[in-house]
Amino acid sequence: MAKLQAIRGMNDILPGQSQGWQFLEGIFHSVVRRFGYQEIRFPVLEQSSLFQRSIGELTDIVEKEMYTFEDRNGDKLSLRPEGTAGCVRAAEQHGLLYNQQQRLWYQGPMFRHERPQKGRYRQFHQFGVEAFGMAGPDIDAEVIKLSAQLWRDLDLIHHLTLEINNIGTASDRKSYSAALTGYLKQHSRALDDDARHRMYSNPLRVLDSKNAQVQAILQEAPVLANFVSPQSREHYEQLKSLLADLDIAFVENRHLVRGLDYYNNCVFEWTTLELGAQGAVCGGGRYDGLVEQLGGKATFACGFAMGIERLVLMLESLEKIPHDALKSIDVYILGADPDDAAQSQKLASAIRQQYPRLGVISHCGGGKSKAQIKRAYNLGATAVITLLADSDPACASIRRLDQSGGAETLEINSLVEQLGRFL
RNA sequence: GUGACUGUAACUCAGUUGGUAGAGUCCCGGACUGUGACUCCGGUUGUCGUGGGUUCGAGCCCCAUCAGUCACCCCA
Repeated sequence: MAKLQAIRGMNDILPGQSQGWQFLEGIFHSVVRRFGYQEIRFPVLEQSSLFQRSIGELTDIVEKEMYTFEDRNGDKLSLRPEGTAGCVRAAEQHGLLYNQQQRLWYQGPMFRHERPQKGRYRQFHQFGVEAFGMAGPDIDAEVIKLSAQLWRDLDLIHHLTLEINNIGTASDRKSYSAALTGYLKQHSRALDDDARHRMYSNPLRVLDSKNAQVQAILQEAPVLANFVSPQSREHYEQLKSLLADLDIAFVENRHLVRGLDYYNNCVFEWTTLELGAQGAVCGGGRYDGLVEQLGGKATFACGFAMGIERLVLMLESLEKIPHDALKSIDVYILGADPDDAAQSQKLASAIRQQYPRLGVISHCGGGKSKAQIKRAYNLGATAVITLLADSDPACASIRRLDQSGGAETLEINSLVEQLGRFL
């Protein structure tokens, strides 16, 4: 039988890495809690049409990156490539959006069939936040502030830059697109194939071309900001002033566009220089048209999603995962004599009962005490306990694994009582 | 989807012009140390990613395939 291996671009997260994930998840949970957001969970699999209608038929995600297949009933299904569509579907289906405000968050795996690369995988994970029923710009600012709070708590704030832009309403973009296509047509001989193709299918995406020649031509191109309606512009100006009031630094990027069609007005992206080519760590914005587009009542909405793998990568390379998070246990009970097994397990139980936050391992299997102590040390234990055979009443010695202090022998009951002294 | 590079013990790697594999770490045992971390001695570990081909003979050459890395592209 051939060696079993994971599907390309789908990673196993092993002990040693999972601590970083848990640290990140813990902070995320704490932040959404402090902002009053509630968790929503929805399926990994949806009707393909949900994503086609929300993300957009002509986007790369839908055109060539979705995992799509027919199930046994012949229904066309897709693994979710992002969270917003499913979140809106679930919220709408259960009436959460009808004349209501909602602050929701989710977390989980997403799937995109791309060529794997650093910070880019076929199964990847996102945290996301979606706020419904609020016209903004105060809610826009809140959502951005929530993300900024995360960076602060993770100590990543100095490694991230907030970029914002106003992409106007769908109809603003429509008239702008027409103007842009008209301009690009005049210069089509100087464009690359990619841009020539896109100037018709999705002209806005030509804006973030990395081709220097294309960028040069864009210098003289019509500017989206000039096509944006006064209301959008007003909204955007208010958001900028709110961000300033909240001490959130940002840069305006006139070429920032989103790869998903449902966004409108204010969009933003947090980027880093730490991850090579995959600099975007978190992206989001408003999508006031999406709920209606999916068959609901027109509903204001905004949110963001962030890539967990990318954040974990940053935390690892910048060594931001606290030492405590890497410890897996606190106390290791050495097992010298097989006859002590029951007593060792009982002692472990007593400690776990009385100190619910401590991790305790009672040694199983043979091995020299020297090797056991080494194992305890490598697991991050603070103290080791040795049961003393033939003592009456039952006694054990305990000592810290760092160099402070020697072993101390105590009766077992008082050892449990006084354990705190040694940790 | 395109390109470049890579794939040898659990880990990091070496392997010279093709002649059926080595080092360090880890692990195990022992010495020393007032029970891990330093030092010394000894020991285990591999279908050399997979499948074909060339050859008397391939880890080293050729083809295919799978996977990884980085970049393009795209995005989180």
